[in-house]
Amino acid sequence: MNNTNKDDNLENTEDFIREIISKDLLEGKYNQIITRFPPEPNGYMHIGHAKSAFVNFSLASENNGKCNLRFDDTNPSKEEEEFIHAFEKDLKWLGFDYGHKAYYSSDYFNQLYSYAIKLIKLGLAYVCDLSQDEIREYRGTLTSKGKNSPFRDRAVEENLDLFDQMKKGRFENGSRVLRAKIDMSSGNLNLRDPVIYRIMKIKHHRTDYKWCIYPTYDFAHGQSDSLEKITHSICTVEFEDHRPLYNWFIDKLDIYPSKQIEFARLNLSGTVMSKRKLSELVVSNKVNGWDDPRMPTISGMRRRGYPSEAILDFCKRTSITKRKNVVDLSLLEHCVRENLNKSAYRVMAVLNPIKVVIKNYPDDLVEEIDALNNPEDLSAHSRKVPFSKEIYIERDDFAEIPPPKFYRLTIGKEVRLRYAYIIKCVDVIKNERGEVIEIHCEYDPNSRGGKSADGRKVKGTIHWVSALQSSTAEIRIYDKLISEEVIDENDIDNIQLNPNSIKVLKNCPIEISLSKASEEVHYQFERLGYFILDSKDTKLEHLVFNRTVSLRDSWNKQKT
RNA sequence: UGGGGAUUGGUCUAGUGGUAGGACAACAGACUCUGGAUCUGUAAGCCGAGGUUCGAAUCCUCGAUCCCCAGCCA
Repeated sequence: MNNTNKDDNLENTEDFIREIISKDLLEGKYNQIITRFPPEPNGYMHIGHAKSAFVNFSLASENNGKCNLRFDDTNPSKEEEEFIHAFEKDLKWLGFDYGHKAYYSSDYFNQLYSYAIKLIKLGLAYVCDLSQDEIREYRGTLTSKGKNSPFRDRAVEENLDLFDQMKKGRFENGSRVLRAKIDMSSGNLNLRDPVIYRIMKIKHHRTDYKWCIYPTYDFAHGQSDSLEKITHSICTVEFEDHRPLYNWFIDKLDIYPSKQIEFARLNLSGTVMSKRKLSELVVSNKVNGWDDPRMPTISGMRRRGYPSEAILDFCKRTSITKRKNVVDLSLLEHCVRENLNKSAYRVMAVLNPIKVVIKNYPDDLVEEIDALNNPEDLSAHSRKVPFSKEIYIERDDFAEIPPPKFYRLTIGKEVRLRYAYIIKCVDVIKNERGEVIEIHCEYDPNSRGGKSADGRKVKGTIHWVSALQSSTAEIRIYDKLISEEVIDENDIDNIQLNPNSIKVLKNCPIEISLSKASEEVHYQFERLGYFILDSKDTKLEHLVFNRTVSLRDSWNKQKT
């Protein structure tokens, strides 16, 4: 294959799951494939879910199949409606079409119950009176076999009666369970008579108080797939050794055989993907809610300013394999920058201002300077930016003693004010501590628009905001949430948060046009990065911008 | 002598017996009214040891390392 297009590699290779599906389709095993995206509604959707959703929805759409959204709500003690709505909102925002309705495992509680009865009648399930601790002891360990429960050989009639009483709420929580009768000596712990129903007398968000018993995930998931005629059930590798159990249920119950295929979950550097940890961050107020812009949640990323197309692009680029992986955050940021570079409106704002006075500029003159809204997209036209005698520039853009290769403002040297004039620094004012507090310059009146009349080259161009004809905003700068390079998710309690994950800058000068900024629009603050209005904390009189991602900065790198 | 999975540059990934390729990151340069974008180039890899073969990342054998499983979580 001649690689003329650099993306050929991405477009033309089939991952192992697509290979399996292509083969199945070729052999005529299915008329149509059906996949499913099965989140548990016990937290907000994060980028790992997005990857999984992307895999399932694109597998379906590529093959003219369909993909069901199904909430795995078999444990009412952990699940909430708030999370369901959040998932639906995020899914829609990402552009995944799950049809007009969502499915729920709880819709199958009746069916699941009759499956349990069927197993009991087949002599393949029994009510066990062992305590939780005893069940654990009887189960054995990773290296030693388990032993049979003393209740394993109860008569079918007795099991039926006991299970019925469990259902009717005659027993206390945890006093009895229903177990599948498989093999206590199996090397696979999932096959050592797994619990399939437990007593839980609590309210379920959809079935209310109807049930006193709830199926375990293992007894619900595979059968739910089967009931929906899911052809390919894609899940993560930690469920690999549950597959024999699901296949046992399919076999004994004689139901539709969905095929489970496992792939490795996505991990991202600089953050955690564990639902437990994310939830802990929220509950302990270490972050400001699930949609905190530092969170790897979809709502957090949306608020941070990550476009949905960039997130989808990222999901596509990370591909599907079974290897353990930690994808570098820089890949996600690359996708975000690539997308925003084409679409973001350019404006000027100053994060750390220092005043510049242009001595030879008329005192009361205010000129309207033409500035391009997007050099990458000329159809975005241009706007007027007011220019006057006093302006703010970035403190970093001036140096009294310039380091080597410093293209910016320094005493006696020229620099260009973007779209405006060429200025030369003639003097500085210092405070009593010797710090520069004001810069005095002269401008070249013949350089309006930024071009010198005599053709002399000016290497540096810096951004600026007119001191009076401007507005201010609070600007929030984010960094990775987790500072440790090596994250041991098992040692979840010792993960260190990055103390600099958020930095708040107040009263930043912003160009006047931004006082009418829209929440829908992505902006590039020239030379600084991409920003978006914070959707929660912005008030009419108090604008708050989130930095989505910085621009690549080869100067900053050079210095450090 | 528990079971299951995995191992290709720093990171992610392609490869299916015939020149190890791509992306991100890094580095160097060109260009530039954003030290942005764009373009060009550089460095960097098959877990190890044997074997089969004209030829092995790929097949075989043995070994190493890492991950998952002992919830009435999912």
